[in-house]
Amino acid sequence: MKLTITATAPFDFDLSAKVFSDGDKQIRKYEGGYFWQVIRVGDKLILVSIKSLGNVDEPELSVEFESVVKIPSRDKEDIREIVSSLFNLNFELRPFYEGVKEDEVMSKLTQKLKGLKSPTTQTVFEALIDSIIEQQISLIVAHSLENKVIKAFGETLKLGEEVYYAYPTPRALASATTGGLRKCGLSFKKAEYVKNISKLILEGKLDLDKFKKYEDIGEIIKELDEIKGIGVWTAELTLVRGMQKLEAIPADGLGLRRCISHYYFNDRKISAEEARRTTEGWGKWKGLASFYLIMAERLGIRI
DNA sequence: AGCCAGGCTCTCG
DNA sequence: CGAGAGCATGGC
Repeated sequence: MKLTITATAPFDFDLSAKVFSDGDKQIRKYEGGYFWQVIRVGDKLILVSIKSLGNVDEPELSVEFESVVKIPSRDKEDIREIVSSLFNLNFELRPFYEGVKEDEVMSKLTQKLKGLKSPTTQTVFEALIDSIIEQQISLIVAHSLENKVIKAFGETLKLGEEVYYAYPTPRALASATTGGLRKCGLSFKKAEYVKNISKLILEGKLDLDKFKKYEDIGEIIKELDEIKGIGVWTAELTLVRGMQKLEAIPADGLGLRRCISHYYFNDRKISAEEARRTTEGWGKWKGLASFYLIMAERLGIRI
């Protein structure tokens, strides 16, 4: 089955989906113009496969979806909603572009990366767990560990010969053994964090979704920071990736500082203070601006 | 081969 | 308090 979705312009699907080009085919991948992943709709697992029909200024997407069970047509609206939030389709980029106009470097990057929108995970839980796994280790290593966790604990969707994995639920990770998580390459401590946080959610002691409604991101960071295994960096990354709170920023992260040094300081080694001053210049667009910076580096954009 | 990579917590002085 | 150790794997 199939549906069509329009997005708020400007939106560059190819550019935005490129984040997933080195993904795992059984989990989430962008290849040959198609992006696909399993989403959860109610208690059903559905594979969605998305391609672009339009262009940057008149963006339109075609979404094909299938499952092992019949998908009632009333699920269509949910699918539309979920896909829309995965790519942040209704987000208005223009105020951001307007807001960073005075910053010469960022302004040039927004022109080169026009239509790039930051993706969001289907659940806040997924963003949080991935952020914990990514603590301290390189992204390449982290992604390999994340994929192992997903394949070990995620539900499968079998379509013909192909097998796809959905992100594990809090229940699945709460009942995982630390040994099982360690087999995925997590350190003993990270395995404990992941398991304990999943347990808190399962027991109703931690409600991640309520944070979406918070106006004050400082309050969210404070509450998350109190949980064992979550520091400010992890909380901020979770806000950006899982809740589209694009004013948050993993400011003191090493990766971002390296990008700032590259684009703003001619690769000179910079202090945390210099990095912070640059991010302050982005005002309320810190999270999105840092996403642009990181993507620019990854794509080898020169200005 | 060894060192480092987008941190966090715990321990010690 | 602040500094320092330990953690895990993959790439260079």
